[in-house]
Amino acid sequence: MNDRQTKYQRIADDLRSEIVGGRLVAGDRLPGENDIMARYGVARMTARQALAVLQREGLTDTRKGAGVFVRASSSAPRIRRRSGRTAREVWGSGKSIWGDEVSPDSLTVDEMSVRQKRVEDELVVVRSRRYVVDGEPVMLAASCVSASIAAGTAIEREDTGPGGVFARLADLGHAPVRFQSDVIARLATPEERQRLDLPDNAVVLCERRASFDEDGDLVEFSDLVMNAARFVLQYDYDA
Amino acid sequence: MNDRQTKYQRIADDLRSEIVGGRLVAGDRLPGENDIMARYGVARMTARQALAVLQREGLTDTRKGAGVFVRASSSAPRIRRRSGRTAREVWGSGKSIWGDEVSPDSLTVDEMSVRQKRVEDELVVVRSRRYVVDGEPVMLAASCVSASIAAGTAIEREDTGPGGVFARLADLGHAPVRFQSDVIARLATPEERQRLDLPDNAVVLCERRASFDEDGDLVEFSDLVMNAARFVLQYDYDA
DNA sequence: AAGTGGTCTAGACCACTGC
DNA sequence: CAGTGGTCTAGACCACTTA
Repeated sequence: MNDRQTKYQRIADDLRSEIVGGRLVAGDRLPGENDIMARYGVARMTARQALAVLQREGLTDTRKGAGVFVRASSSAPRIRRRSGRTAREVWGSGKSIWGDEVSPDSLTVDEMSVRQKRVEDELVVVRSRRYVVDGEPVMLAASCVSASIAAGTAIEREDTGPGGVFARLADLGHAPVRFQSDVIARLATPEERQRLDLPDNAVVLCERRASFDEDGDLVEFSDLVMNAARFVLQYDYDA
Repeated sequence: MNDRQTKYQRIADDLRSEIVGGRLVAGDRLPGENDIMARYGVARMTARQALAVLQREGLTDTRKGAGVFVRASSSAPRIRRRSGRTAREVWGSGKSIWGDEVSPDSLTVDEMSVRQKRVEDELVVVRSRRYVVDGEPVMLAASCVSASIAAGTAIEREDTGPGGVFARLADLGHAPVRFQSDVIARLATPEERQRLDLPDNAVVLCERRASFDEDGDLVEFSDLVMNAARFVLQYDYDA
């Protein structure tokens, strides 16, 4: 009985197999601390340790006073976000830059704000958005365009029309033709976890993209924070 | 005394400020469970909870039977890995594709193996490497070239000469000119944590890069796993 | 051999949730 | 209101590391 494995690991394994085996599905309630104490004949702290294992693995959600529940399974397909050669056809044709496995229609803007802000002595229009897929928030985006370009144009409106900001920049003679993306990844901050509804150990992909027009001038600048579990970033580029 | 904060949070805050304040530096020993129990007059489990907070934040390393130690500060600068327009100058001139803030010399290969492997009815040469910076492992890489191209060339040798595999492919008339990179991020697996010496909640950046020559044929394929704390990926591309 | 962290017990009080 | 998870205590035994 008292083999290599610890008690809490064995209990955690039991519960995990209930989840991955599909006997418990998203939203279902798991046995709580008291249940585990009774079923396995262990002390409270041991039951808590078992539940902590699943919590760290991102499998469960615990709500104080309510119980422990199975988290929404993140087996959803990743959203392929294309940059480079393949991308222009998309926004050039009036479609959104997003979407592939996930259709453009299902990736929508949930919250949106447009404001002006002074950044290093330059006035910029900042468009902040939250994107959702099937009601699940997946990305926070902030897009900045110099007010000297954007002032009084559709870029300052919440709805920028077909093709989005890039198409409007093209209309204004500032079509983006060259890009530089910097990508890092890290654990989500508490604020990001809250806004993207992420578990404790969630990972985010952060992309900082600068867009340049034909003259080599910076015309747009984006800051993206994505739920790493839901994205694959694809870049096409030349030597 | 017994305000909003919990005891373990207050203790964790104390210890954290010792670390971020620089009074404890990488490798130093923290007060252990027994020390904390005595100093703060708390029970063992409370001391453990405080230490667990720092552990989750990646600030400490606990070694069973030895103690709790400050982790090597990850304030080391990120390695900027460039892809796209800026990259060709680098490998074209005989330098490595890597390096920026970190000089190319300090990013070196630590472990290396070359072997042939059959992948979907095609024989490929697989070059597996581990890269280190200042003795710290930062990346695992596997590079594949079809044996029909690489057989009998320097690509099968451990030392491929100046410019590396890309320069040798160019010598053979298969200079890579177009690339497609897929990037995801996730928590490191236990094996990756071991090979890259990473803490529990460590994040890795995974890049899958396909390289095509002038004729549009796939000539090389790379699988990279990077310590996300040490890298920023930079892509230059056109619309 | 002494000290360390890892596991475990059997209690307790609290704040919060749901009915 | 009863039940839940969050915090906390005061013990215990173990495996492991270090000297």
